[in-house]
Amino acid sequence: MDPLPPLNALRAFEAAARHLSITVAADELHVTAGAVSRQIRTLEEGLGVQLLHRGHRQISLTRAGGDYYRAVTRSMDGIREATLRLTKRTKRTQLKVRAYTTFAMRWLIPRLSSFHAANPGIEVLLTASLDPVDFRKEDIDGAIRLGDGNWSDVHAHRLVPNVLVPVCSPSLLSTRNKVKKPADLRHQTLLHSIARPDDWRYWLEAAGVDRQVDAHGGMTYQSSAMAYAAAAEGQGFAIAQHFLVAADLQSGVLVAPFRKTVDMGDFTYYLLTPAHRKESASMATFRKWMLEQFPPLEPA
DNA sequence: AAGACCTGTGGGCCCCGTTT
DNA sequence: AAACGGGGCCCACAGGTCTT
Repeated sequence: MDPLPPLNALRAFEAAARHLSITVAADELHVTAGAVSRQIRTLEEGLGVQLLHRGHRQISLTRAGGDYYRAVTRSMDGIREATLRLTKRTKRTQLKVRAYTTFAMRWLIPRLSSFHAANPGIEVLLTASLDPVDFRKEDIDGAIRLGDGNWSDVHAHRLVPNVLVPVCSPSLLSTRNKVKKPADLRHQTLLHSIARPDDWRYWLEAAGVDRQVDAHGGMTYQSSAMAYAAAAEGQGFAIAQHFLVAADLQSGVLVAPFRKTVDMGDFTYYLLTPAHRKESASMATFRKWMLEQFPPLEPA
């Protein structure tokens, strides 16, 4: 059988060639840059062929290195696929995540397919509940919770700005139903969620009409998702979190009749993970994916 | 322009598994 | 048990790039 080169060195070369960086490759492989550099040098000496041009602060592939890289990549992809097929059958890891019904329905579930496609070895078991999470007593790996960021015994990763905006069906803004300014809401039905009983009050105060409009009148639903659905049906005005209705605003199912919004600042959604136990690799993957979905806002 | 920073290299050393 | 060798880390260094 033909000789195989040292596979660790091959792995180092493949990563370095893919990133065109020794440092990034070393980071990916969890070794130092010196180790990667040395492995590639060893590989080159073994093969008797120069694979990389070493420039300052950068590397590039030689012609032979490029050819070798393409061939090696094909083989490594084959190994990756075979490994994935094997681990999918025998070693799927399960991640238990708790979220709120509305967050799950309107944001997480539509995006989970992209997570599963990228991470077929990780199965997300999603539950919805309003209850606070106790990682010491419950078998839960992560939870999406509302709060001000100050929890004890957990790592809290801030996810998204919590911006309140009133929404309704476009049909409610017909000419006979004169709703032009926030004070006009006093003649309208406000839709509430049990989970977020004060959102209307926050917004009405910010709009300066909390004396004219009863912040607690109207109809109450068990979840915000139900209130949004009722709003889409033309039953009244719901107070929404902007990122949860962005798609409906885009498609025109819902409209935002007023320009006034309220940013709740630190009181927003966080991904909580237990601080008392080491984070699993699958949870780290899920956490990174979640945070990637909410890129930090550009400074204004 | 100067200093800070970044990135790659290579020597010295250590750890650990294998061989003698 | 000692010698050997592979692999990795630490550290100093070189030199280009970025920032002030």
